[in-house]
Amino acid sequence: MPEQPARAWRLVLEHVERDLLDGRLGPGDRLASERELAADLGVGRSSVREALRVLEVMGLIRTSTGSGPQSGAIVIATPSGGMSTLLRLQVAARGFPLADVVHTRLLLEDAVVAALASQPAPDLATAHSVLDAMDADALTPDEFLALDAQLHLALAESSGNTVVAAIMAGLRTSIESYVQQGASAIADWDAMADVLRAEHRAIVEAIAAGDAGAAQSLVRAHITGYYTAAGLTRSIRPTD
Amino acid sequence: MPEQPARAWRLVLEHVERDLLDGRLGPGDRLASERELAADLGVGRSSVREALRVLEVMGLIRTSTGSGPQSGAIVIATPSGGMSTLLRLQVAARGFPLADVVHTRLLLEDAVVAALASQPAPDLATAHSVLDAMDADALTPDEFLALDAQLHLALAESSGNTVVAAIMAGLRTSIESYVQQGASAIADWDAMADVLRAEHRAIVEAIAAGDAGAAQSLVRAHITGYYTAAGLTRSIRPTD
DNA sequence: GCGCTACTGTGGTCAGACCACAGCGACGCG
DNA sequence: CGCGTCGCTGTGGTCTGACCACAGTAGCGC
Repeated sequence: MPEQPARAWRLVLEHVERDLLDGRLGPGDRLASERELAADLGVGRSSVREALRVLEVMGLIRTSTGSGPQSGAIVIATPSGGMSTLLRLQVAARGFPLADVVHTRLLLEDAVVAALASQPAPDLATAHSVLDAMDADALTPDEFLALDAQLHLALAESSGNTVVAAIMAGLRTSIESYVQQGASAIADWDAMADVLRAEHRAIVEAIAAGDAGAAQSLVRAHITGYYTAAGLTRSIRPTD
Repeated sequence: MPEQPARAWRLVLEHVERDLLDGRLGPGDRLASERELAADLGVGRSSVREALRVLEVMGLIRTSTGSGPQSGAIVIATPSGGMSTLLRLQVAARGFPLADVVHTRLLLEDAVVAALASQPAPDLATAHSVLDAMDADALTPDEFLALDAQLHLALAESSGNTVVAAIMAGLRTSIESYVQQGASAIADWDAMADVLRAEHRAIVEAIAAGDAGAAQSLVRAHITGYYTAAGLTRSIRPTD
């Protein structure tokens, strides 16, 4: 293995990762201070900061100023944040075609409802409360879409797979702007909202009834239907 | 918009992201130099570096020293790198339970072989070459597992979905050390390797034959079989 | 005993300096 | 005139030192 000349910030990253793997660090724990880490590892404070910045964006730590037990860098491990940033940036940089993102979302959504429908008593409480919130009349498209995202995310989380839930959240975020643009392209938004409401109810009912096949077809039609109506299936132009 | 006190590095990140979204930057393009970015945005160079570091780890840019057209920060958009780092760190920080990672991999692998089997003429060239490479006798477990990873990744890439391929690569990386540990727990490795070889061939043949159902059952059995033999299922919550 | 203040340590940022590196051009030699 | 070498320039990589805002805390004064 031809090893690179050991960039300083990577040293810090690996040090923290090893502490995590070996159990010396876990969620809720506090990292050593930047100055201390720098001294311990023999690198400059700026290098430590670069590593911590990466960890922060990846959703691994939270930093706060001041003193006391809640200050400094604390391990939090909130996966969805980092996943969202990563996917959003990759889509922006044309690393991920929009079509692949949509396709992957379809795939995961499919698996989520199937898994939920196979559970003896899936937890649909949050899903139902979001459904009710969506019945309000005065919702703007953006508000409605935010609730829509909440609903799909709630289902993913109920399925019990945190990885799938995080990826779903990330995928959703990465195409958020496109979805919102698509909403304004829909002529009769109120009618579309009603259709979406009905589809949501039908999906949740199919899950509750334990009918995985029906739930899958419904969710598939639901998503592809919206994308077609919003005209997203052909537009791959980021420049508008 | 309740805006936070505008952290400088985030300013840089958003600036680059906007350039990407608006098409002013694309794969192969060169970013402005760190000093120039700092001057343009009115921030310190260290803040610029923190933002660039994030972009680098996320797989969006590649930096090199020196001068000339190939120096500086260049947009590359290689998704798998960032995905691997993110997933590996999240697993290390207990943000992602191992069971969920394995379950998600099963899910995606399932979808990949199904998609491939449904294609009229799937591209299995790289898969076949990897299969042949795996027939060598003198392979250590680590070498064999590396080829195994290559094979599964090749299938994912052949399915045409870059997002799925990147996530698969990341999932694989994040559990790499556990898989290697498991290999040493297997008594008769040569026998296991032969079983894996046969299973791989069967999966690829099912794909070539267009039998999606068979390919799915085979790949499912293949993965769960290995994890069971490697004793990983004990530390993993039984999925489904 | 209570309240206020100053101190301490934290991350956040900036400025400046130096290094290694790679390209490119100008200079000098044959 | 041709060609090779040397130095200049601009790049990222790193370190140092210096401030700032902030939050908790200890100690001081009342």
